[in-house]
Parts: sequence; C-alpha cells; structure tokens
Amino acid sequence: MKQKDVKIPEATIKRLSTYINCLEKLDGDGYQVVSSDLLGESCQVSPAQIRKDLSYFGEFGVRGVGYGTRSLAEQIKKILGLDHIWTTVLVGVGHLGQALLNFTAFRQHGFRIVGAFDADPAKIGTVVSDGVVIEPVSALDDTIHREQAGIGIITVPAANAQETADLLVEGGITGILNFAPIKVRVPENITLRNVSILSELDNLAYLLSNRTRRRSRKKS
Amino acid sequence: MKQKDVKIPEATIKRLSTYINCLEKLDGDGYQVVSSDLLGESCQVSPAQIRKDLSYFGEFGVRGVGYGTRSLAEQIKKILGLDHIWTTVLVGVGHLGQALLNFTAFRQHGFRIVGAFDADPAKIGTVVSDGVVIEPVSALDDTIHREQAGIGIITVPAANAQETADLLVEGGITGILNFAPIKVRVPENITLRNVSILSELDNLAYLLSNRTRRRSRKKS
DNA sequence: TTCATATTGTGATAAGAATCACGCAACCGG
DNA sequence: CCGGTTGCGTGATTCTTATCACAATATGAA
Ligand SMILES: NC(=O)c1ccc[n+]([C@@H]2O[C@H](COP(=O)([O-])OP(=O)(O)OC[C@H]3O[C@@H](n4cnc5c(N)ncnc54)[C@H](O)[C@@H]3O)[C@@H](O)[C@H]2O)c1
Ligand SMILES: NC(=O)c1ccc[n+]([C@@H]2O[C@H](COP(=O)([O-])OP(=O)(O)OC[C@H]3O[C@@H](n4cnc5c(N)ncnc54)[C@H](O)[C@@H]3O)[C@@H](O)[C@H]2O)c1
Repeated sequence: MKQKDVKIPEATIKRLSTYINCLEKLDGDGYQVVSSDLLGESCQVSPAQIRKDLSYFGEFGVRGVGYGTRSLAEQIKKILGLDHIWTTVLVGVGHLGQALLNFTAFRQHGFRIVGAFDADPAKIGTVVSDGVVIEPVSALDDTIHREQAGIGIITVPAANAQETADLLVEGGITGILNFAPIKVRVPENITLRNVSILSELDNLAYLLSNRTRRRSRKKS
Repeated sequence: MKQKDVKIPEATIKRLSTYINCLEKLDGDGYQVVSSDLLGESCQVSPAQIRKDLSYFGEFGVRGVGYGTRSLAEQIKKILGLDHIWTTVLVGVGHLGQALLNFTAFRQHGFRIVGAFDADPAKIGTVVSDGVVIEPVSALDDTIHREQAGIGIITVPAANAQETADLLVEGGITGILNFAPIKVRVPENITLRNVSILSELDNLAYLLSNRTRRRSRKKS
C-alpha cells in the first residue's frame, strides 16, 4: 500500500468499506476472481469508479484478468486500518448502546468493545455482552488506560454528549463515534465522526416529498 | 417554499436536517433571531454555505437582521416534508430494531412507527413500545394497507434484507431505510436509503490510521 | 508466435459542490 | 430622514469528485 499523497475523497473511503462487504459476498458465492465490472454490478458502483478508488492506493488487479477476491478484500482492510484490533469503549448503555454492544459484526471488522459506561447507578454491574460489565463513568479513565482503548462511542442523550466527549478526550481516546444529534467539539488532534440516523430518515422524507420531477439518480 | 427546479445537492439536504437541530437548540437558549453567522457557529457550517443552502428553496431571512429562529425551523421542516406524520413500519425486532422502536426522537420528527414485524414465532405478541405489538411477517401487507404506511425500516440480518425489501415493496411501501449491510435492489419508483454504521466506524479507523500528514479539514 | 479478447490503471474532461465577494435591503442612532 | 452598519441573497470563481476513453498488459487459442 503506497498511498500517494494526494487527498483521498471521503466518498472513496466510504465506498471502500462497501467493497469489502461485496467482496466477501462474492467470495462466498465462489468467485475467486472478480472484474471491476462484476464487483460494480454487485455493489452498485460504476466499474470506472472502483478502479479509480483503488488507484489512489496502488495497483491491486491484473490487467485482462481482474482482482483476486479474497486478496483484494484483505488489501482494502489494510488500507482502512482494519488489519488490527481497535480497542473501543462505549458510553451510554441505553437502547442504542445495548444494540451496538450486541452487534457482532463489530468484532468481525476488528472492533472490540472492552468497556461500557453509564451514569445510571442502577445499571452498574450489569453484564451486557460477553464479559463486558457496565462500569460507572468515573472508571472511564482507568479502563481506557488499562485497555489501551483508542476509540470511544457516544450513545448518551444529546444534553450529555459534550461532557462525555470531554471525558473521553481527557482519558486519552483519539477517535470518537458520536450518535447524539448534536455537534460536539473536540480538540484538533481528535478524530470525530457523527452518525445521524435521524437525518437519514429526514432525507428519506425529503426524497419522498419530492418524487415528482426527479432526475434518475441511483445514489445510495 | 418555491423550490426552484435546479438540482439540490444531497449534502444540502443532510445539512438542512442538522440546521433544524441547531435552530431548536438556539431557540431553547433564547435566541428569537439568528444570523447565518451564529447558526453557522452553532452547527459548524460556514455562513455562506447556510445561505446558499437556503437559497435553493426561497428567501427566509431579512437582510441586515437574520432569520427568525422558530420560523426558519418550521420552514425547513416543510421543505423536508416533516410537516406531517410519516407512518412507518419496522421489520426485524432484534437488538437494533428494539433500539429504534424506543427512539423517542422519531416521533418528535414526525415519524410514527405503527407496526413491528419479526420472523421469530417466539417474539410475536410481545409489546415493544407504546401500543406496538410484534406481528408476524405475514401480517405486513394487511398492516401497511390498514395504516397507510409509507416508510419501511429494515433491521433484519443481511441475508434476509432482500426478501424483506421485496415484501415491503409488495405491500405498497414507497420509501425504505435499510440498516442491513447489503445493497438491496428495489424498483425504480421506490426510494431507498442505506444506513451503514459499520462503514462509519471503518471510516474512523481509516482516519486514525492516517493521521500523520493530513490536511486540516473539519468535515463532520 | 501471433492475434483476438478481456480488463486494468490513469490522464484528460466534465460535472458538481463549496467558497467568495459584493449588491442591496433593513434597522438604528442622532 | 440620513448615513453608517449589519447581514442576506446570489452570480462568479475555485475546488473537488466522477466519468470517459484509451494505452498497457495478461490470457488463451490457433
Ligand atoms: N435509540 C436509537 O435508536 C437512536 C438512534 C439514533 C440516535 N440515537 C441517539 O443516541 C443517544 C442515546 O439514545 P438511546 O435511545 O439509547 O437513549 P436512552 O435514554 O435509552 O439511553 C441513554 C443512556 O445514557 C445514560 N446516560 C445519560 N447521561 C449519561 C452520562 N452523562 N454519562 C454516561 N451515561 C449517561 C443513561 O443512563 C442511559 O442509559 C441519544 O443521543 C439519541 O439521540 C438513538
Ligand atoms: N445491532 C446493531 O447495533 C446494528 C448496527 C448496524 C447495523 N445493524 C444491522 O441491522 C440488522 C439487525 O441487526 P441486529 O443486531 O438487530 O440483529 P438481531 O439478530 O439482534 O436481530 C435480527 C432480528 O430480525 C429477525 N428476522 C430474521 N429474519 C427475518 C425475516 N426474514 N423477517 C423478519 N424478521 C426477521 C430475527 O428474528 C431478529 O429478531 C443486521 O443486518 C445488522 O447488520 C445492526
């Protein structure tokens, strides 16, 4: 992976993630080699787009032949940094937090949740998934250090998201995935991503409200 | 709302959704009028971007003054089609499905989940949230018609996502929000959006893996 | 070996989105 | 009621992303 130092579009990174899924599906279907055409068909991206995306990072295919299904998936995982375990903590074990803690695909993608924290005293001590016990927020710092956690997931109510982010940063986390519908602020050196499920639904509502006279776009 | 018939960037729609959140927060903080500058500060978008986004749909502000906080929020809701109730059904009441069923903000944004469906016989009949009882998938068609549901949410395992989408379409749903990590196929006239939490985490992993030598972008 | 075929990798081009910069409208203080 | 100030709306510009089209390279058959 030689990663030319041109800027990589964010959209490219998003697609790489989906390529992995499609490649694994195709691998399961028995394809040992896939062309950009076939892969594009499978994940609804144009073949040229796939080749361009990959070309940012190097050459992974064989001209006239295609890409090794399994090996390309591995390469992409390496590009995305999924070739090693990301130790993760989650704060706010409510409805969404519970769901994420039980989301087995995380583990398969290399994310291991090693700590779950909540402010509600009644929840402390509860076992939430294999081996993980809910701890008080006061234990965040210790656990982050002991487990060398690098990623923090925020699933507390919006009103408490900023303070939670602050605690995570203070504890030494370098990346945050925030599910609260609010823009939390973090220092320059912290990487933050927001997941807004509500805005996806809003988007759907908009599309449905304006179906008449719409160009035939087939994005996502 | 006059909606000039130029194409609206998808990114604009996504931002409109966040503007609503920020406006409601600012309203709560006592601002009756906000400038694009203040709003931009609050939701981390440039003032020019905000004005441009709004200009696609008309003129909502007063020159030299700003925007009425409450009224702008209302206008945006109208633009997004959030000025009426969207009747919704959810298929797959597992960990994630449970979380979504208990997500109160849905209701506040105008989405009402009127039906929950699962293939597991053991779950049928369970009450999941105020008044909603888990029904068998065979009841999908009836419920969609009876409740005039327009949106379907898919939270079944990836392997069952396509068949679920087919059922929803068959039942008369026109919009689908899919949480399964697979590209389901739907007819032209159905609006589909995919939510990929995993790919957000993958993205985070990528950013963390490549922190050295990175341009100072402050996107989401 | 040589030709026909498949399919990659990428520079050139087109399309799309964000930013700039400035005209103009509204308010305010004197 | 006038001049100064604020801050919106938007055409022009710049920056970013996607698409195109084709040279380059591997394979396999004759
Ligand atoms: N439920 C969903 O499907 C869903 C979907 C999208 C986004 N979200 C967002 O995720 C967040 C959580 O949603 P939820 O439905 O799980 O809410 P919830 O009320 O079920 O859970 C919130 C949990 O956070 C804990 N908590 C509160 N303050 C805390 C603090 N300061 N430190 C640690 N823990 C704290 C509470 O005790 C509770 O267990 C919200 O911001 C919500 O907007 C939820
Ligand atoms: N759990 C998460 O946090 C999370 C996050 C992102 C995406 N997802 C995705 O959401 C989906 C569900 O995840 P989950 O963790 O809730 O899984 P889960 O196994 O807890 O729940 C799946 C539910 O779907 C039901 N089901 C299975 N086949 C069905 C069918 N054909 N029709 C109706 N119901 C059916 C099952 O009985 C079960 O109740 C998966 O595709 C997963 O990849 C989950």
